[in-house]
Amino acid sequence: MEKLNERKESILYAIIANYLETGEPVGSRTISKSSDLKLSSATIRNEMSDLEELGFLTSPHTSAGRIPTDKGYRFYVDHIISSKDREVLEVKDLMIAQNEKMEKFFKELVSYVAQNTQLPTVISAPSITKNRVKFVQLSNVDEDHILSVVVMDGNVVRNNVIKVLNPLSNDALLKLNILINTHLTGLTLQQINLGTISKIKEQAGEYADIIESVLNTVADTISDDDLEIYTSGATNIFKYPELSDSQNAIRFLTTFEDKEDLADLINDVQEDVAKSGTGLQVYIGDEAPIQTMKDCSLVTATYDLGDGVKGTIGIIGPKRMDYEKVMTNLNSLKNQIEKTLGRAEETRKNNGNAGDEKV
Amino acid sequence: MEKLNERKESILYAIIANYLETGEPVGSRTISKSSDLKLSSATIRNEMSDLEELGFLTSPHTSAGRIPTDKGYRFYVDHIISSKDREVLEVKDLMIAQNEKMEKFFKELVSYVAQNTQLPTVISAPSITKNRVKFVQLSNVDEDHILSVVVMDGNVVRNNVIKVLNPLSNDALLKLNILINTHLTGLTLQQINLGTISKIKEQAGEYADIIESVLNTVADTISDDDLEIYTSGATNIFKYPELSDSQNAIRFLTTFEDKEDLADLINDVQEDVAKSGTGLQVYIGDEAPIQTMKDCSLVTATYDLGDGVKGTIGIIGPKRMDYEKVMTNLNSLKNQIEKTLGRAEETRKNNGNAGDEKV
DNA sequence: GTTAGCACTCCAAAAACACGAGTGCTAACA
DNA sequence: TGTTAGCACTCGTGTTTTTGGAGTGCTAAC
Repeated sequence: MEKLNERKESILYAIIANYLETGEPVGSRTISKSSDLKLSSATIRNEMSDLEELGFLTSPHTSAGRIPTDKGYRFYVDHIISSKDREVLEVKDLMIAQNEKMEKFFKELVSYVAQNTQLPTVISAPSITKNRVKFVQLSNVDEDHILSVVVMDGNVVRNNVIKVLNPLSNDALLKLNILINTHLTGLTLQQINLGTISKIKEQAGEYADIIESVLNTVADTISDDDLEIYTSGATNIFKYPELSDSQNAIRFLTTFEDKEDLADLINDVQEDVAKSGTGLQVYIGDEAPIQTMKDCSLVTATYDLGDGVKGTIGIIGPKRMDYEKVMTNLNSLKNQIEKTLGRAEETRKNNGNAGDEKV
Repeated sequence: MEKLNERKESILYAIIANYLETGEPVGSRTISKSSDLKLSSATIRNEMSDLEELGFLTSPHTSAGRIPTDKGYRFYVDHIISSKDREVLEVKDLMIAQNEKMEKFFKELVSYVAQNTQLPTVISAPSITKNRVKFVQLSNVDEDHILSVVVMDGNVVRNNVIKVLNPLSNDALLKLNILINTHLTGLTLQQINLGTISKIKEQAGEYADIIESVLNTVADTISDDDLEIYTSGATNIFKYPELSDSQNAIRFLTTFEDKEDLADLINDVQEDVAKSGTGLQVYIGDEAPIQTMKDCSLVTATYDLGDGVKGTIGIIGPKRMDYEKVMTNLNSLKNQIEKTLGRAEETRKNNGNAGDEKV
């Protein structure tokens, strides 16, 4: 990145800061008066002209002030001093609800964050793909249905009703239960491969086909790995005129309504996180891995509970959002979640009180 | 309601039909030319004047055409001849997925309907409050957690992890299982009253407290009776300029995002259905039991699978929506759902293949 | 009872206008 | 050489004016 002398930096900073507040193109005179550098508007004008040439600023039309380009925003974001004494969201009230359902927790969390930031917010619940099977339980529902309940590490529970052609005796069921548990317990989803499966089937003898469908269902049920997506505050975009024209609003809201698109987005983000190693990501305009958001910025925090169990909180807003506030808050949430849920992870095997989960 | 002579009816009908199509105030000349009654614009004007006096029409301003009042719409809706040979939505493709999860089914259904009607759509999954308990299964997760799985009629499954203070022996667990099942099987939620509970607790002896928490959790889990709400197509309101001004759009979208509001709405609708006895309801403007929709109409179909298991499909649109199409389609969907899911209900005990459910 | 004709109303879109914020440039100044 | 004052010019915004047309209500004739 180009080097800017100190004065240019200050001016650029001042311009962007002002623009973030007002959303209006900012003129030389404003900066001359507001900033603490004692410079006339003419001087500022010259510098602005330079900054425009360098690609940090642009003007919507000849006789308007300047607004930041994406490059300008990037400069700004990269220079944010990480959270001094900004007030920070506290989720401890929410965390009390920890032994309630995850689902409920995330619903509350997402609306809490959206409420506080006044921005559209999306959260993905921790994905469990690398989680281990704790135990599987099959039971008879009626003569042609059996119920399979799979409990994963973290007490995530999934269940499914399977149709069978012939009734199973309780005895047979017991045997199948033992068989399945012997082989699956402690394995992650990835580790349950064809080898394992055929071994189990072999030992199941006449019940091989049942095993087959049980295992399929188990895999199906668990690896139903569209991320669980929670959203809130979509309509907050209307607070920003620059995103409110109906064209934009429709595109945005449509994307926000489509959980699959969002899941893709989160997946992409999580890949980036894996590469970059930092949990906090800022995407400005085109940087975001989704076209419909080229006029927005996306700030994400990916929390990691270990064992590949992770989720992401994302906040979407106009490019001129209050990055500092959003970033510090997301960072704090990330830490809090990691601490609280993570601790639960740690202690679960001893005295844990981890929540329950939806199927 | 006032009697209108035949000519007035035809004219009113023609005016409304035209307005539904165009969304523009309709003038006397248009009707004079388009309708098959051979009348001059002057005559039509006189009749229109009468209709305005009678409260069926109104004009936005002196020199504009006429638009229907709510009373006009009501006249129109009440006179719709029920579905001649309109094409009708077929959900059979969707129904194939019947052995998949309900949740998935409704997600697909709601987006399918929204897609086809190009209108915001809301669906409530069948509520299960009057459903019977089929069986309950407790199992040990680890030394201080037990898992309770409750299967309801219709193979609706709910599960929850309960924390216990002292580990339970498998033996004790078995006894509890038998005890609970003996007393609860076949009961609806309403039937599980204090009497039943204290009887069970008495018999549970030293495990009374566990029973207590199990029962609580069971009740909690099941009667978590915020209706399950699915929505889709919210952004379709932007297709109608009269609803697209940002004021309106924000209010509407906010309501549509808030599942609780929608649940209330559906509850109100279901009460109306109970009173009126008909599954199909049309609310025009203020008639809808929700303020934020006073500029919209709401068409609902409530399907009833018997035993108090019912759900509602609702479509929200501008007052000038294509009522005929929407009503016939909703009616058809209602019938299809009742037939398919209802049949499953019937036959479940024999050869059913009903789906599974989320917690 | 129906229709042709006409004057009148009123909105919507287009055109005309004024305003002002902001720029770039030049020339003077330290 | 860097800074500043001054000025002409640009261009978007908001306001007012103008115009056109669609539609009505009324009257008078059929």
